[in-house]
Amino acid sequence: MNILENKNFIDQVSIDCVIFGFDENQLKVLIPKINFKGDFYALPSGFIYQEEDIEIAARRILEERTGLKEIYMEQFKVFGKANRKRQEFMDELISKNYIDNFEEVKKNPGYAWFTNRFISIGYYALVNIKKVKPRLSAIDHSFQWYDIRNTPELIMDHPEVLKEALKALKEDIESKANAFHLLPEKFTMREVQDVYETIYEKEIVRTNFQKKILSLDVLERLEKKFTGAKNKAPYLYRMK
Amino acid sequence: MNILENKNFIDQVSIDCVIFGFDENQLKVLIPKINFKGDFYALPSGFIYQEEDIEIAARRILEERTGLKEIYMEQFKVFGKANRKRQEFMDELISKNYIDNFEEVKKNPGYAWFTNRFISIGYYALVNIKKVKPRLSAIDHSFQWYDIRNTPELIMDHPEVLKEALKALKEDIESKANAFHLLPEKFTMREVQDVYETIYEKEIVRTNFQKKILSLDVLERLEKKFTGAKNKAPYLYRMK
DNA sequence: GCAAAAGTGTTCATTGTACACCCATGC
DNA sequence: GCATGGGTGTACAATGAACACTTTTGC
Repeated sequence: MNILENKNFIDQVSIDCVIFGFDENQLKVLIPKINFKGDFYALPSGFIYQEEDIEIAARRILEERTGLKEIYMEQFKVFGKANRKRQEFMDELISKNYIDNFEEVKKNPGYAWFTNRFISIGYYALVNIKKVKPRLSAIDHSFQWYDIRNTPELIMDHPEVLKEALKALKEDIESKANAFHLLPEKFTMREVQDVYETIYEKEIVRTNFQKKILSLDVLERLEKKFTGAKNKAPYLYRMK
Repeated sequence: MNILENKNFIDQVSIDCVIFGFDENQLKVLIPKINFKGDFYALPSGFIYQEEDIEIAARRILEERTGLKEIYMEQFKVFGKANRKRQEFMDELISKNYIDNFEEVKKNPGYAWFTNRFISIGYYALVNIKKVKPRLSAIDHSFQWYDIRNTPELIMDHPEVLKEALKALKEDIESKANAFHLLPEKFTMREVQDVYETIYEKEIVRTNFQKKILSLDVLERLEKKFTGAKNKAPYLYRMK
C-alpha cells in the first residue's frame, strides 16, 4: 500500500495545492480522483523531504501533476486545526478497498503516520491550462479540470482549502497582477477581461478595462492576431 | 536544561510571533532576551501541542509573553528553508553556557530535537502597549520594546521574519483596517494618524486623513478629551 | 455595404489632495 | 487677546465609469 509509505518526510506536515486554470471562459481547478474504490477526490498534496525547502516541495508536487517546471504559485494559508486528520477518510477508504484484511492494513506503521494530525501549508498555482501535461502521481486514478463552482465532493477539509485559495486569488489579482499566468504566453485583451470577469463574477466595461490594464504597465503590445473572424483583429499582448 | 525539553509537541514545527506596539510616536516590537550568557535576542516562539489548533498555540504563546487573552493577530507567512535549523545558534549558546560539559549537553535527546530542521509559522500581533503585562517565559531573561528600525541583532532568520511581518502589516493596514488595535480602547484621531504615519514612513495631511478614516465607517465618536492643553479638545473614538 | 468586435476619445461622477477658515482651550 | 491644535468646508486634480464614435475585418 504505497500511500502509506513514509520515506524521509517531515512528520505531520503536508502541502496542499490548488491548481487554477482558465478555459471555456471559466476558472477551473484541477482535481485528481485517487486510485481507490469509492470516488475519493483530493486536492494535489504531498509531503516535505527533510532536506527540502517547502517552496521546492510545493514545486515538486505541482510538477508531478502538471509537468510544468516553471510555475506561478503563492503560499496562501496554513491549515492547522488539531482535529485535522485523515482518520475518517482513511477508514472509509480502507473499508472499501481492503475488506478482507481491514485490521491488517491498520497495523501497517504507515497507517498511524498517515492518519496522525497534520498541519497543511496551502499553495495555489496559476497555470496555462493548455500547457499542462497531465501526469498521474502514484495515488491518482485520473484527474479533470472542474469549473470552480461545480467540483465533486472533496475529502477532509479540502473544500475549505479550495475556498480559501479562491479568496486569496481574488485578493491578490489586483495587488500582484498575476492573472496573466492563467493565459498563454500571448493573449488578447478580451481574454484577460474574461479572466477578470470570471474571478470577480461580474461584467466589466470593455473600454475602461483595456485602459486600466494597460496603465498597469506590465504588458507589451505585439502583432495583431488574425482569427478569421469578420471583425477587426485584436492585438496580442505579452507580460513584460 | 529546560529549553531542550520536548513535551507533547509536534516535531519540527514552531510558531514565531512578532508583537507590535505603539508608543512615543514609534512602532515598537517586543523582543525578549533569553536567559543565557551571550546576549541572544529571539522573537517570542513556541511549539504546538499535539491536541492544539495552531491558532490556539499562537494565542497561548502570545499570552505567555503579554498577559493578554484577547489579542489581535494574523498569520502572515511560513518559513521553511531546509537549512532552517537552530544548530549554529545552539552550539554558540552551549559553548558560552556549558563550558564544562559541552559534549554532555549535546547528548541530551532534546538537543537533537531542538536543533533539527524546523518549519515556522509566522504570526504578527497588534497590541495596546499599555495593556501588556510583561511576563517572562521560562527561557526569557528580560524583554524590551524596541523601535522597529533599531532592534538588537536577532538570532537565526528572525531578522527576516520581522521584515516579512512588517511588510504584511503594511499590506494589511488598508484592507483590514487593523491599525486601531495598536491603540488604547479610546483614542484621538491624532493618535491614529501617528500610527499610520509611522507605518507608512511619511507625513499625511491631517484634514484629509480625518475624512478618510471616518469614511471607513468603523469608528464611533465619543466624548471630547480634555487634556489640559491650550487647544480645542479632540474627540475620542472607539472601534465599532 | 454591413455586422461584429477592437480601439480611441469624450463626458460626467467620484475620490483624493491641498489648503483656507473657523472653533475651542488654557494662559 | 493669543497661540495651539482640532474640526469643517471648498477648490482643484486625478481617477474611474459610462458611452459615443471610429477602425478593421470577412462576407
